[in-house]
Amino acid sequence: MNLKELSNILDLSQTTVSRALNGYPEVNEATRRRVEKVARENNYSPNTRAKGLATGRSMAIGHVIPISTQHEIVNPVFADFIAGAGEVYSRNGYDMLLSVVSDDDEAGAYRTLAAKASVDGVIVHGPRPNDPRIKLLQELGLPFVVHGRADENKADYSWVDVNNRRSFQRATEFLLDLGHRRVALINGLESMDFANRRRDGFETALAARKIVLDTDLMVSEEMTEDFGYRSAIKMLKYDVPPTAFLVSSMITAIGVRRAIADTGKQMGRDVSVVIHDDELSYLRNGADIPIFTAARSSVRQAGQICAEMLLNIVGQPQDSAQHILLETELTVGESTGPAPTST
Amino acid sequence: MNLKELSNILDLSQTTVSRALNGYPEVNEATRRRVEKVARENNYSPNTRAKGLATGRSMAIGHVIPISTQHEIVNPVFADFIAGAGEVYSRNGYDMLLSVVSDDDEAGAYRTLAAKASVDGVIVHGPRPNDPRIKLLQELGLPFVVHGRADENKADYSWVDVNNRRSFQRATEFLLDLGHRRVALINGLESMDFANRRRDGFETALAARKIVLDTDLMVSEEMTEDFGYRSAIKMLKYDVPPTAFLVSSMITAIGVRRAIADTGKQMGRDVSVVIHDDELSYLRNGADIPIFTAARSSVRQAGQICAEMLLNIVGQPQDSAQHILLETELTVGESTGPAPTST
DNA sequence: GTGAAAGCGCTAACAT
DNA sequence: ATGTTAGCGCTTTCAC
Repeated sequence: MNLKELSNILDLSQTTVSRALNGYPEVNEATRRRVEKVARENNYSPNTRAKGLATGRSMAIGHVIPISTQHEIVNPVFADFIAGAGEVYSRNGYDMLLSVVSDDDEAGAYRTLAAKASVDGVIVHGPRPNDPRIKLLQELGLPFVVHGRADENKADYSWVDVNNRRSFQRATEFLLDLGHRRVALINGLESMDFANRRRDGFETALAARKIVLDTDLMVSEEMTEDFGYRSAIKMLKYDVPPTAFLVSSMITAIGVRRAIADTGKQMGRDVSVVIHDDELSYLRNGADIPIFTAARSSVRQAGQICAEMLLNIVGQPQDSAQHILLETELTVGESTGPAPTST
Repeated sequence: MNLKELSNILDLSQTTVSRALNGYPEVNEATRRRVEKVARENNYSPNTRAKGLATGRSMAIGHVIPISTQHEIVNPVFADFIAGAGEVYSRNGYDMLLSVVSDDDEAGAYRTLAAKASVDGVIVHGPRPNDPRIKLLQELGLPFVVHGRADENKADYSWVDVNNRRSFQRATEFLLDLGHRRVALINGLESMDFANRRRDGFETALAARKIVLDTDLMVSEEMTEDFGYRSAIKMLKYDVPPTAFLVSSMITAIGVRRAIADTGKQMGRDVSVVIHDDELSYLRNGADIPIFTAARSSVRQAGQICAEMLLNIVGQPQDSAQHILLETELTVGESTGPAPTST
């Protein structure tokens, strides 16, 4: 069913039908109701491409998903982020276009997206300082919102980020409050902005308690499960091993959990610290080794916020950039009681 | 840069330029080379929507991702599947359209996709017996490939599936070979086709060894982490607890691992049984409790195969359905040695 | 081998 | 309040 057929049935011009369906004020209310009714009965939806061609807008938002050329990893954070964003898109009649590309060709993907005019805007994930993608998108004139943050001081574009620094500071403080003195940080690649901020929060918390930083307890790499396993195994063999772990990703944390189990230690019940793009979940059991592990809950919210922001920009182009900093919630469950055995 | 501008630069008609770029045989080779060169220099890509409108094809494939209304779960399997499929799409110049909808409105999503003609085909995930979506898509005339299988005997459509039954049968045999006699099955919802097949394989393996089925060691629910945790905790408290777990999903397995750790048991090194849409990874340490846990590796391959199959169908509509059954690989790592303590 | 013109399904000026 | 017409950027007859 297309517009022509529909307007024939209705014995009206395509124009009137189109206007009625798109809520133009000049059409007679009775006519509009009649049009809407018949359209519904005939299950009419305007052809996306025709509409897009006529309006110059695609009603689609692009997400470029880089696949690491080195690991077989797809960041599972994407799944939840996309779920959140996707919800917002559908609600607003937008489509979501996913471009899966090898991570050495992200730029090409954006260029293509712009040249083929297949999307009205894009979301940029995991920005690095002076990220070339941002410059490229500005040149291409493709509207975008950044999920994460870099160059915040001079950012002439919109971003949404969580307060990573505060999150990790508070998580660390929480562990210190429980009596831990040797807390390990298993962090992401420090070329990523968020990993830097997290380390900063960690160090700040330790410094405030006058605890000397032990660099043997700090590692930073691409966040694979294996990385978590290797790092934790190594640290647990120290003469004075860590009594708690702060881990930057859920996947990596699984590795840490395995390491703890393998070395015959125990893990236990959960306590959560929710941050936007990870949920830290604190595991302890009796007096054994707790770890903060990243999970997948509130990423979704970040997806929603990014999407709303972008649709807003795409809808009525803004001249000023907006920045949203999501604060974290520290949700502490029941098993916060006893202090660790070792100190 | 659009066709008109490009053809002006070249001092050719739009027709010739279009033909040159689309590989029509009648254009002069010299002309073609010149056109291609200038097009490249000017970074020309045909406008997706205009091309689609003219050809009647959208060069896009849709994936409908249902978000559970009950749990906050996004099946992480999607992430990997989509990575695999996405790769194939890009390679063939197709876009991937994601529709995130609440799981009580999948039908609506397909209807809309068809009515708006926004995609050339779709992939259907997790079919149930007599799945209404399949009938709907056939009515709508929207080409599709099913990932998973139901109604296989009378399936007049194409599907790609793994041999779930065999996988679980072999995984069970593997555990039995190690000396286990009480193996627990933590399975997915049995309204899902694959969960049925998995249970079947499990039961077959036990029956072959004349081991009496203990229904207290078999549970089946939506595959959340919490479900794994609760089930395992409960079973580990039995007078004669299971000595091994066979778990149907990676997420659920995380819960099982936690439960094992919480009850003071040990887990250990990995051994893998690879099945297409999960990777079973067998954990054991010394003589302690092994679990088979689903991970995320070869789902990607399934995504690729589904995508290739669909593009094939979309490219030159077939009249006969194809069925692909992926066999599993049993990859057993190093720590297969000792038998368990308890029997 | 190349070009002119029609048309894909829709929206948006421009009438009336 | 409704209709006529042009045009979005491309492909595809049909002529030459």
